[in-house]
Amino acid sequence: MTRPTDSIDRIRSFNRDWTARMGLLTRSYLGSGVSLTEVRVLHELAQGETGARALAARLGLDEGYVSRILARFERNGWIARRAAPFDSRRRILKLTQTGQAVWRPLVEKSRADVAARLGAADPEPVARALDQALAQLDAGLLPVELRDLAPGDAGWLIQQHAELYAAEEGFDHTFEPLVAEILAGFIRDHDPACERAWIATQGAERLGSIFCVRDDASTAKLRLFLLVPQARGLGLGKRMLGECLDFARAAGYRRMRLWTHESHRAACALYAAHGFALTDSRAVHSFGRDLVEQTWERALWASCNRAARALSHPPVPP
Amino acid sequence: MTRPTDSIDRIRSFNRDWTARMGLLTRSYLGSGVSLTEVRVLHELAQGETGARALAARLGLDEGYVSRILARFERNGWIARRAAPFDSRRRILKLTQTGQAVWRPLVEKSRADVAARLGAADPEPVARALDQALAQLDAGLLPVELRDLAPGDAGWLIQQHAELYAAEEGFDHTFEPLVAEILAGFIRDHDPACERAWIATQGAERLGSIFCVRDDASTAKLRLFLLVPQARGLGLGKRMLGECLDFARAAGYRRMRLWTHESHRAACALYAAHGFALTDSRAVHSFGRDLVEQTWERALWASCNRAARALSHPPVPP
DNA sequence: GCGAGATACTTGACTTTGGCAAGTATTCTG
DNA sequence: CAGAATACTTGCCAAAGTCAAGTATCTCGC
Repeated sequence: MTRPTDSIDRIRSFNRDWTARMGLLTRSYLGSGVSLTEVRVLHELAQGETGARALAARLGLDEGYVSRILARFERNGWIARRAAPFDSRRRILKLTQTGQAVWRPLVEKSRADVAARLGAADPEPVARALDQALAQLDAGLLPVELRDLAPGDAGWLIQQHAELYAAEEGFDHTFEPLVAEILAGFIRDHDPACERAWIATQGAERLGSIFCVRDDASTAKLRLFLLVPQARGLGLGKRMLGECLDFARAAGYRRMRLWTHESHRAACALYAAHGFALTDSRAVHSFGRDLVEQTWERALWASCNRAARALSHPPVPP
Repeated sequence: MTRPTDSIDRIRSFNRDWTARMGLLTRSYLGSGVSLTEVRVLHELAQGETGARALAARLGLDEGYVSRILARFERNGWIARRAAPFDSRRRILKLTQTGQAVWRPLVEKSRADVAARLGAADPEPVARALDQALAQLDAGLLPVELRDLAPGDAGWLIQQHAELYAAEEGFDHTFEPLVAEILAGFIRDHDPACERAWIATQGAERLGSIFCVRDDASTAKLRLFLLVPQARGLGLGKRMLGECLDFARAAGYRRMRLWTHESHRAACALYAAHGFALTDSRAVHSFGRDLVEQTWERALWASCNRAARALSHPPVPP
């Protein structure tokens, strides 16, 4: 079966596929006489003491149904119910020794079942991918942060540049070593007083990068400005560029320069919106492609901060 | 809730969490009067024509139950059943126009529901992580391959070296640029006749690397030998080392040399098992750590291939 | 070419699951 | 302190699902 391309459909497809493979929709749980719902209730009980209402709400079950399940559990001696001292409507639920003795082998059975269903697959990468999925689910909530370079960032950046430019622009294998050397040189020799790199992250995920390096005493150079495709169009590029400009101003540069290629329409638009102007343009043959290399520049006088900000939305584009 | 560390437990935890978040355990599907099971049956029917038995088997449902569901669907005019021409026990099931008209809005409803449950999260990275999980589930079946360097490999390798050595050996930030320059130099200047690199892959996943480069006319040097932690202990290192030795022999080298650190116990054992002998050892301070750097060497005479192979399991370790 | 067994599906009888609504006892709130 | 809200229980019921036995057909070995 071919997998759909739309991400929502891929998630729906995953839901069908995964539940089937993991046997998540079977009624009787592992043939142990305990139903899936009862197992879920037991799991909640094993997490610690609760009330029936909270338990039902957490599992999305009917309170009446839960009440009956709990009555049965109590008859079996699996749980003890005692009135809450502070509120005698509530009854605090707790797994008894017997209950735990029922629960533990179920956990083991479940573990064995999952392991069996994984078959020959290594559980660790599967677990990592699933963790990643859950993390991504919450990632919308996580803040996007700009941080300094850490070990692994340079390698990630080199890989991203190589893969993105190969896919989007058809660059050949000569591009990757160039990026590698730029980064090696930066890490080894950069002057923290006037040169800096930022990695944009959301949780553990890296979203992009921007570098500010010294071109000459009064000129900063913007380099290695990259956003992964899924992080584009969210205003992150603007934020990174702003950060970089602020740093350059604070470091005492009088202007900022950057090189790019004509084909980077979105980036060029962003540069223009931030007050950069095209100062040079020449056709070259690099990385196995015919390209139009561009130089952009803008002034950085600290006193003009406000004016520069106003330029963010230039009234009349040239 | 803290997530467990064991990978099987993380998968079990994911199953609980995901089914709850996606509402996969609710009985009535999206409040549409169609049960989850009926939706699953409809999905199977929408995939194309089948028989009742195959359908029940695929969904893990009781045949009697499916029979009744299908009878109901036929009463509703959602499906048509006709006898199979080649086997009149079987009845071929097919969604009618009416059935499709029922199915399509359900798909839309499901898509909207999934989108709603994702909330603020970007569906694409979630979908990618889930795809990855399914791929990993089948990855055990995929062969491990050794291939030449491709764009992105160098960056990946630099990142892996930086992160692994930072985590396992406490190397500082000076290590990454060194690896980056080695790789940049290799890609730019290597002589394919006597130098080569391999990346071990399983599907789209990269598992490790090994490089054979020229030290002098008669000496090959082994470099950048790396296996990601989850690919260790599977005999892959041995296979890569064998490939590298074969290449070095074919390229006409008379001996192979390598540098490593004393702390790499597993790698050193592998080298010893492949006929390498320690020829030099000296204490150094590199990458922010006190290390014992080692040089290992072995002969490569082509005529001794067999003898060398026999050495793979040396009878008397020194 | 025929009978034993397998296959594809159906039917009857049943249990389990779980939702709804009305109940009781208690606590909170104005 | 009355009325609303909360925590839980109970009665009633329908839907969901299981099990076993049934019918019609096919397959395979002799």
